[in-house]
Amino acid sequence: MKTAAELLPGTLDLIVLRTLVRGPMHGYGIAQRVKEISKDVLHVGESSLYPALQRLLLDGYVKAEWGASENNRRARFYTLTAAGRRQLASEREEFERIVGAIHAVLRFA
Amino acid sequence: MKTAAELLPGTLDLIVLRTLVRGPMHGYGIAQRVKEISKDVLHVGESSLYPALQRLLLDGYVKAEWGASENNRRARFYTLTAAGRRQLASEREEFERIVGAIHAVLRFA
DNA sequence: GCGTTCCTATCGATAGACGATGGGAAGGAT
DNA sequence: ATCCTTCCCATCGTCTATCGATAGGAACGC
Repeated sequence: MKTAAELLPGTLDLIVLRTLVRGPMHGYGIAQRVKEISKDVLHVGESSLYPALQRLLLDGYVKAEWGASENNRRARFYTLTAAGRRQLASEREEFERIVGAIHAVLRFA
Repeated sequence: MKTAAELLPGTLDLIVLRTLVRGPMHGYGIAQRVKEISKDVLHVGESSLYPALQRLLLDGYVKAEWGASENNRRARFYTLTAAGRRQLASEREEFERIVGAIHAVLRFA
């Protein structure tokens, strides 16, 4: 089973960013949600996710604060920043551009 | 400018395989063709392409033989094998599966 | 002869994802 | 009380693939 970004690295940030549009979430929740929405096709492993979140923090695309989860566990909630939204739009566009180009090749090459 | 597989590694083999469906081509030609068909969005660098071709050779997905190019240069022509066609079908399917899942996330997440 | 296009190929550095691993707290079951 | 499962965070080392730089040679037009 290919895990999400094993086939398409570089899309992890995009996916994480997009997932946060609905509101703040903790890492574990992000992983669950992606798995659910993609109907088990995309698996965001924790060892891929946390480094990605660190990256996004460093780049200022998300901010984080500690709190309590729905299940009353200690959890770190990540929130999209304004810069994060811009980055999301940009990455999304780029993604479609590339995928479109690949589809063109798959059709006509 | 993001180059093709810089955003989407793992797709290089797929692209190369697909390009060879039309018939045998040499490496340089493959690079040109992809660039052309993708309207300059996908750049298959030579330092990415030749290793990829070596991989495909080793895996038996293509075979190669030396010959003369259209311009009368010494060139190595790569041809898709039966296994290569199967691999292409498989990779294509997988690609669509993943892209579909990502699109689902981009819509609903 | 000289530059340009064509064509092949390798090397070292880099980046990103993954599996394995470790830890800890909450809550229910026995 | 203790155990087990689920939840939640995080890092480390490995691995794989791409990339930029680099190298070289043959054909052709000028």
